Amino acid sequence: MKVQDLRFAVLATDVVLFSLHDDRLWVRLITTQNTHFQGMQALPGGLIGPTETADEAAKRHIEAKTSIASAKVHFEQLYTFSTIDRDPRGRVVAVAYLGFVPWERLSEVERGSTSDARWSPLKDARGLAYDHDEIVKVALARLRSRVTYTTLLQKLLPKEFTLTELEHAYEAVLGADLDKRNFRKKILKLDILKEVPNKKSGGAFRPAQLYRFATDKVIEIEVI
Amino acid sequence: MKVQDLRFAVLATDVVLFSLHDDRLWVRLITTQNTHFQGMQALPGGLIGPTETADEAAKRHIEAKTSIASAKVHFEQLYTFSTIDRDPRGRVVAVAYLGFVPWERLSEVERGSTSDARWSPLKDARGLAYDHDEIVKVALARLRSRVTYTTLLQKLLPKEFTLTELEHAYEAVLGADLDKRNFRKKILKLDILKEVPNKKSGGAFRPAQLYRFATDKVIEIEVI
DNA sequence: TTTCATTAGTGTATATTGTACACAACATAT
DNA sequence: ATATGTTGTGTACAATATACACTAATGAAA
Repeated sequence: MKVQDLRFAVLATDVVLFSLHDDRLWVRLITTQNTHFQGMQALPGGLIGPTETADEAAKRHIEAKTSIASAKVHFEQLYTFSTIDRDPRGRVVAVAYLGFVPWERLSEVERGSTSDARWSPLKDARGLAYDHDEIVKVALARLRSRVTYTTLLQKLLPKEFTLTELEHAYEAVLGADLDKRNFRKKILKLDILKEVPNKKSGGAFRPAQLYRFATDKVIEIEVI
Repeated sequence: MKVQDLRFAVLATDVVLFSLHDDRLWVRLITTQNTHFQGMQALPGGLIGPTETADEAAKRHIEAKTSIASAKVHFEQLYTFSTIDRDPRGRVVAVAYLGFVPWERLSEVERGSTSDARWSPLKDARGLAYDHDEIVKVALARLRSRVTYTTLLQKLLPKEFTLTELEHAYEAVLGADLDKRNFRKKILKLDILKEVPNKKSGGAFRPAQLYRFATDKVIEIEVI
């Protein structure tokens, strides 16, 4: 299909799929087939079909392009990019999405690389095709902002986690160090976590109490 | 033009244009020409052309449909609505925008009504055509949220204003009463306002000091 | 079985910020 | 000069934020 043929814009979606692992943020990148950006890395995405919503298209393309089950991913609409010449093939307007998936929920295959798709540390995700550098920049800004006043971070963490893991997650996303004792006082006082009976023993040291979020819903609450 | 003819979606924009007046929020509404919603009220908007961005289309339609100079309006992208059957004429995806204009900047004509457009108190803006009730709902939620952690409210106020006017603006948007002395202490400590030399005398009582925002830019800062 | 290494878990003192609350100052109109 | 109505201000108390260091628990190794 040639996008120039269309009367108005072609609608597409691009997804900035985040995961958290090894105290760093990672993004899922693909190798673009577009001849204008031969072999370059890009965000997964594709056209929005005539009978699907933007959300549905985002989910569909994540499955098709990155081999990651969309049911494991939490999606949020990010921004719609409509610069005229953002795609050299013609007018393409992209409804960009944020996606969040806990590394622990990924299978071995989903964690790995194929010739087409791979996880990349966010810091190395530069020089992307199209305007995808810009989209990633907006995505990170949104993530950082939302993490401070919502419980969005739960979508990057496994069901059960220790307070140290939670603290490290905030530190990785915000790029800042937090005080251990003050962090614990604050996060526990918010009453958004529940202690679970289990403990996590990771080696030759005191095992840590496990917690989970009281609700699956991302709620608005001043966190950090 | 028949939108059904298009291969994929037709792209449109809808604008929730807010103003603040008489201690209430107002929205600019038009009378829709769509036969499916004969004579109903709707948000101003229209198609995004092949050679304009969504932002440009939003500005263009505000001028064309509501007779308000778009240069006076501060625009922010709100959300992209892509439900399949949101428009009975066919598949139309709408990039919705927030617009903010200070009532004081409006001319007599812009404040008034025509057969096609009018200002409506936000509370009365219900029963709109299409999914516009939903869009207005999302718009108000976004406005309320952003007002607490940004200086967005400056875009609904005249250049110079008294602290009482600023307080009333917050009260109108948030739908809550604020303590006069605590509000003043807090807002002045943020260092986002500048005293101007003038005072505003409104009658047989002590005139009020005028202030303006230190910068035109909307910045992120915990306000209320 | 003792010691070592490593992470988990906790408290307190001080500074800062939030909250509740009432009256004098100022300009104008009469 | 006095009545009117809005502006502008301070203080005491409560709550929250910040800075900071040691003990507890486990498993591994000696």
